[in-house]
Amino acid sequence: MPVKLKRKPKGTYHHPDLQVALVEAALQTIRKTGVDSLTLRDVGLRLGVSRTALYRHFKDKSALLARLALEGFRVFHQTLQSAVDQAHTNKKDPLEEMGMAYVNFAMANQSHYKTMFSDSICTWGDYPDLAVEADGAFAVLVNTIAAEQRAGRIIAEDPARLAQVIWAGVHGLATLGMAGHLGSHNDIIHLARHHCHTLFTGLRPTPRNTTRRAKSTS
Amino acid sequence: MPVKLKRKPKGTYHHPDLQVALVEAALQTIRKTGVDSLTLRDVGLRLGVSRTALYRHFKDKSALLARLALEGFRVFHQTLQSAVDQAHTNKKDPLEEMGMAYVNFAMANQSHYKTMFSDSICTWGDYPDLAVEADGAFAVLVNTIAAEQRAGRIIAEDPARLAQVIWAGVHGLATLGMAGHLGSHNDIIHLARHHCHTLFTGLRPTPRNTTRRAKSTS
DNA sequence: ACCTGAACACCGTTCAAGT
DNA sequence: ACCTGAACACCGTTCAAGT
Repeated sequence: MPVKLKRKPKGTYHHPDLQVALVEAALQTIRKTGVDSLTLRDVGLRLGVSRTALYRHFKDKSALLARLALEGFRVFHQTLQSAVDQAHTNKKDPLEEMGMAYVNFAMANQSHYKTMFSDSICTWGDYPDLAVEADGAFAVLVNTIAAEQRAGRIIAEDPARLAQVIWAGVHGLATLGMAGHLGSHNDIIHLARHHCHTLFTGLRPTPRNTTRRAKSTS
Repeated sequence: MPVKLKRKPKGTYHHPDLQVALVEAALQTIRKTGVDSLTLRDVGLRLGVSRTALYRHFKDKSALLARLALEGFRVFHQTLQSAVDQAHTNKKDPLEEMGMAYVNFAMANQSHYKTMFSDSICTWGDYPDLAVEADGAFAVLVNTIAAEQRAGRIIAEDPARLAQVIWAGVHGLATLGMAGHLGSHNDIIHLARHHCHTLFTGLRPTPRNTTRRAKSTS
């Protein structure tokens, strides 16, 4: 008389590919209850599998989180690129559209975005493919800046450096917005537009930009 | 009238003022090993006190963290204000100096800054005095913006809104910098200067700024 | 009123053992 | 090769009991 088993068809593995199933289950969990409440026991239970089965596919919990982050950067990459493309066909400012896409992605995928920048995996050096994927997303920003420079719409400085300047802005909007410090979702959207607009105004090539120093004039 | 209050036999297991001692010990711990590794057992052990003694003075661990955050906002407030004051006496741009002070504070007190914006206490509404203290620090930025507007050096828009725009930038620089994504400490400083400079250039009143406005909120 | 120590319900991780 | 179940060393928190 066997006790009632959960789900174990054919006496074989519950999932053909447990690795991707674990990632899928973890994604659902963090989307529903947040990253901080993600437990290995929970993802195991959700798949009808032991809570230690995960260790056959991932070194530890951090490795699982790094994998989630990697997947996040992949779709993030796509999202940013398609925003640039659409801006091009719609005759809109590519950088501004990308900035808005950035903030919108973070707000729509808060747990995933937090995972991508989580402290527990922030040393991207420990996860080489994660670093590669993150660099790929960052490259969209750098390339767009370079293109805008060629078109003469952005001041000619190191594109990677300008990319970091812009990145800081949208990342700040995203994190403060997620923390609820910038008001409603609608407030955040308008604020992001405002921030991007201000930043890109300051980056437009004009003699005044190059003459101004730290101390104020007038 | 010397000495008041004498109700505890000195030299026993009773601590003179355990409440502040707990805060002090917790601060040392997070500064040394980071917020995530802060355990109530550890702070108790450090004071030679039971690990549950804390519950006589704080509702739970979140309340302790909120208290740490509150203290953080207090000195943060002071830091920002004195940066503005020094800029005034030294004829420098107050907003830019404040922005630099912001990023420098975060980099020099990483664990404390992270605690101040920790997800576990991000709903400042649960801790009213924390919200008050945070608003106090934010007010320094708003007031400085208003002063700059009166001097005609900043575009005339809602100061609170402009403050959020600037806040997002420096917060993004701080968090990305702490995560190690912006290079060395020196790189971050220069990047922050760059970001602030760009932002404030975009905020200077000039007809050009109004030609490309984002749709206004109403 | 303040603090303790045991107890409880969690957690990530390891490991010998099963299939 | 893949997975299990017990075990281990941690957590935060509660509670009856001590002073």
